[in-house]
Amino acid sequence: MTKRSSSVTIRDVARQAGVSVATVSRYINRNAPVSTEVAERLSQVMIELRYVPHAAARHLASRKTRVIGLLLNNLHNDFFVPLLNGVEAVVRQKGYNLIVATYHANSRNEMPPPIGPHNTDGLLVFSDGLVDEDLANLTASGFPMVLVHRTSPPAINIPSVTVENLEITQKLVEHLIQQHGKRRILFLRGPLNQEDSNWREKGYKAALAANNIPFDENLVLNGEFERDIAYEALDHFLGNGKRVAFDAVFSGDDDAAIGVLKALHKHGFRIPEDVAVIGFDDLGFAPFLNPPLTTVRAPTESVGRIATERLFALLENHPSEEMVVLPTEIIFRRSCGCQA
Amino acid sequence: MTKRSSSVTIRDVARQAGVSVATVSRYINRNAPVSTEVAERLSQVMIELRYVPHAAARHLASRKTRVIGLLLNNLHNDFFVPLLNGVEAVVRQKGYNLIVATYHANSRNEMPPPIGPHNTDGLLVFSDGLVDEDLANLTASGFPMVLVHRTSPPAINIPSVTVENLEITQKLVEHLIQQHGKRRILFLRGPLNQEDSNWREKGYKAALAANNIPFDENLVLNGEFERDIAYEALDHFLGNGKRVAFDAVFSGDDDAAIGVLKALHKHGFRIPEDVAVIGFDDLGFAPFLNPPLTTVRAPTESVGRIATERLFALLENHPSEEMVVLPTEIIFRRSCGCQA
DNA sequence: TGAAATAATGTAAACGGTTACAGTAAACGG
DNA sequence: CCGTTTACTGTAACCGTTTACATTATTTCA
Repeated sequence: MTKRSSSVTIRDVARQAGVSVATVSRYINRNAPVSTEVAERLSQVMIELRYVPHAAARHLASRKTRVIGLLLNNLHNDFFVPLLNGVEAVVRQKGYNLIVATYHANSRNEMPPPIGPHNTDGLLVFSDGLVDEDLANLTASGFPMVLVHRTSPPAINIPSVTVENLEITQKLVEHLIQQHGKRRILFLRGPLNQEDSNWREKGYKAALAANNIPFDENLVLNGEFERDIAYEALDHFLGNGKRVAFDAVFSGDDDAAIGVLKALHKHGFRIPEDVAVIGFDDLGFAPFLNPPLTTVRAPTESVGRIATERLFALLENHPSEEMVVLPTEIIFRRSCGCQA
Repeated sequence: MTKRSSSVTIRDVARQAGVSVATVSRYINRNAPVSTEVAERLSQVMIELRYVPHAAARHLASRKTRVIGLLLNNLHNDFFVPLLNGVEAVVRQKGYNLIVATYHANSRNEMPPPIGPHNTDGLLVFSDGLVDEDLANLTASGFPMVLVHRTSPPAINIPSVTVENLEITQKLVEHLIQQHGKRRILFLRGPLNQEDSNWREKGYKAALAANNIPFDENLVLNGEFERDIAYEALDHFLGNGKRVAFDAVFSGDDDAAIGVLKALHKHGFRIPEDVAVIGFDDLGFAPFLNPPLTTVRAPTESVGRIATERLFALLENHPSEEMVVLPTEIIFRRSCGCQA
């Protein structure tokens, strides 16, 4: 009754049911036939004894953890809610567990990654904390990984799932230029070594170039795809005496857009009359911001789901497509100046 | 080189360094003195061999997983981002890992909880999937748990961390009544067996009672603290021919408030002129909704942090306060009719 | 009908660590 | 100066499973 549940072992079950531990194990894992009478008896006994297999022991013996890991830089973005949802749904359906851990490039000096082959069967890697060399080593050792919002280094082919950033960003910024006559567009870029961030920066520059607008690096701030950092950056920019003129802001992503709105409000800009604002991700709140946010709809939950499915395919030794780029679409709302 | 990294064992390290496995283990765990020369040699060898201790083996031998679990009903709410942040920060700082799993009351028939004594050292329980009896059994077996946004069943004393719901909700609803003259206030309640939800409902009713407004159950809908469900519920309510008159909506939480705004927009209501709206949580986007959302600021990240700290206190056998209720405060913005 | 396949089960050796126990050498204390 | 502590190390049992191998009884099939 008050006995520690963890102290009921497979041996107790075996003894109680009058069979060997091997038979119990086979019944549990259904990996070898067991007579129906024994099966029934075991099912009974296991309930009676409240037997739960000890995970670590299974892992050690079977070399499988039944855990997959999701490695993020941090959790400072509402973007991770749909991502987690997609991942968790698949993981649960497969009867696995999910470890969520954060680790970023700067963590590398201080400690090894918190998750890897020693405690998971495979990894979804969003984080930049695992550099190309790490990925190469892990891949060489046969460790299954899928990259998320990040693509494989050349030479090794790690499957990846991400979304289309470049073209859509160019289109979106060109919309600002061509439809709304904006020419001084502030860009809050994301983390430096994040691919989404880099593509969006390329898309931004491509739009300028295609419209003969010179790139002005004074118009680029570090938003880090984080609401608070974006706010600080823009607030500081706006409080600065030698303020550069601008007529629009591409905030990098929707979460940063909130910081952008906050800073613009504080400094008395009207949106979109004085300054147009655009985001990226189309998070749930985007349609209800003031004004409703023009942004790019990214299928983030699908990214999570598909990436996880691919990871399981790898675990089951099915080959997996190397690179999946999910389509994105622009959602026009009022913050860019449209009436929609 | 291409050798599976997992195949480097403590024995390889021991051999290479010319010591016994016991010494290596002691060095790794720093739980017994090791001579400085040996320590240096080991540190060298471990890097050279890229040795990483096999988690399952440690767990099995030490009876500690160095993993804690967070059990949620689901991940359908931006509320979980700050919560996860608080939890993850403490877990990481302690050198533990975090398993995030979902399990709810209806899951009980289909399967046992995905996390528990068999694969974690302790649990943060937000989910209602573990009923009082489960909690009692686990506690009896000495398994450390901390309840989050949920309080302990009587008789057993499980530490809990939650926020003040009742008084603040009553105050908030009374604000609607007394300052803005609202008397027909729609309430989107959360999940039936969720304590926040129940307290908020009590607070709502208390406010009505204190102001001599009869409770009308036609004004209570199920929002489930979920944006999409709240939207559907309200949309259906508004589309219904025999629509009941109302002049305000308490959406239960901020996430549901988004669904509420969506439904109200769709049906052409002006906020707050036609219908006032209030939320709960003060999620990051709340100040930038249209209109800015009057809501209750809940220290969700602190809840996560404190709950996790208490769980670690339990793991380290320090007694922990039984119940922590963090204070909340009303943030007045425009959606209730204030000009703030 | 006899050989070979299959079903059902058991025995015991891993899996890779931790730790109780034991032992040796050096330092300490009176 | 000798008994006692302390610092450091090693041996081997043990943690709770899985699984290779072995065994017996039953089918299958040419």
